[in-house]
Amino acid sequence: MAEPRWLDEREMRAWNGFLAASALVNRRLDQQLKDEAGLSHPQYEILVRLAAAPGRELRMTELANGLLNSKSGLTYQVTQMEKAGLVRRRSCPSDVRGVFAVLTDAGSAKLEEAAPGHVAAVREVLVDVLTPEQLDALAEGLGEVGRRLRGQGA
Amino acid sequence: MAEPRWLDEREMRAWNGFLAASALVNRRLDQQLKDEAGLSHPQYEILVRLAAAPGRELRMTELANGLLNSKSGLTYQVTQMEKAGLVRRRSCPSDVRGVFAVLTDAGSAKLEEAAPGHVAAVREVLVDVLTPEQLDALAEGLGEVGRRLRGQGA
DNA sequence: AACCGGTGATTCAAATTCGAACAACCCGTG
DNA sequence: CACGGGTTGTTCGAATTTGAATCACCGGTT
Repeated sequence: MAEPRWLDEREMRAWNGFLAASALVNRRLDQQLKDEAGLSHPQYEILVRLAAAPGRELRMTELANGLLNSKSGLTYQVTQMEKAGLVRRRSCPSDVRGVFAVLTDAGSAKLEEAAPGHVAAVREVLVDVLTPEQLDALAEGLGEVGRRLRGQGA
Repeated sequence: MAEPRWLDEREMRAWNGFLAASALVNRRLDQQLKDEAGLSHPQYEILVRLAAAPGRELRMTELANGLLNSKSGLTYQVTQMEKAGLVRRRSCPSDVRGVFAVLTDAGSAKLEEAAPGHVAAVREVLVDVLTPEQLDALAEGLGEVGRRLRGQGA
């Protein structure tokens, strides 16, 4: 542990690039969503996941595990979105503790309104900047990174 | 704008992978740094940049532009780190408004203490997970992504 | 020398985040 | 049926982030 393997030139460039791109892309998309649709990036993610879920509803824990923040963070965001009418809470019949977050029609409409601009922004800042080979490398490499972190963390 | 080019399978995988990895890696490293060295990730970044700067000092604005948060966010972090003795403020002789953030000996020592564990974590979650080809693709692809966002944003 | 647009850093309030603590509840076991 | 460990979602307080507003100042112009 006293003398670790430092990062060589190539590794350093990859790491710095990842770090910078991560911060810049996230900030840019946050801003784009807020300007065009009045949504934060976390909120947009919630809408996407609910829209893709069967019955357009998910348990709070599933939603939080998907990819977000902590459970308490989700509680906060869902409360905000409920005030805005984008989602609704429904208690689970088979488990009194359980709560479903349900996508409302307004939430669905908001998503359809926001999606085109968001996709265009994703293309502009990331997807259309990369070559097909780089896209594959990202998908495979970072896919594996994500899988490991999910596995360990759980 | 009505019907944009949606993401195809490959693009979607790359995008989702990037998004997930970005969130998971950042969270993991934040935690690792906090546990092992009592530093937040932004604070660690500040130490690194100051250590690499000539004279171990940088103007606040340069530091903020480097890659971080907003200027006000930097003011906050530098204040915290100053309380902890890791950095010191020095006013610029040629411009009364200007402020240098200077790395102290304690800050330098803290960085040397934290770096090995941090590098090991970076290897574990990202660098050692990727093949050399994937590392190159990351460096080139995301490097370009970062360059464009910096250029536009400025 | 007074003026003026622009710059550097801080302050402020508001929003968001997290982790720990909490209360209520599920279920398999004795 | 009562018990105890593990789950579920929320609440709470503390830390952090952001953008707008602010204050003080630089430098070139008149």
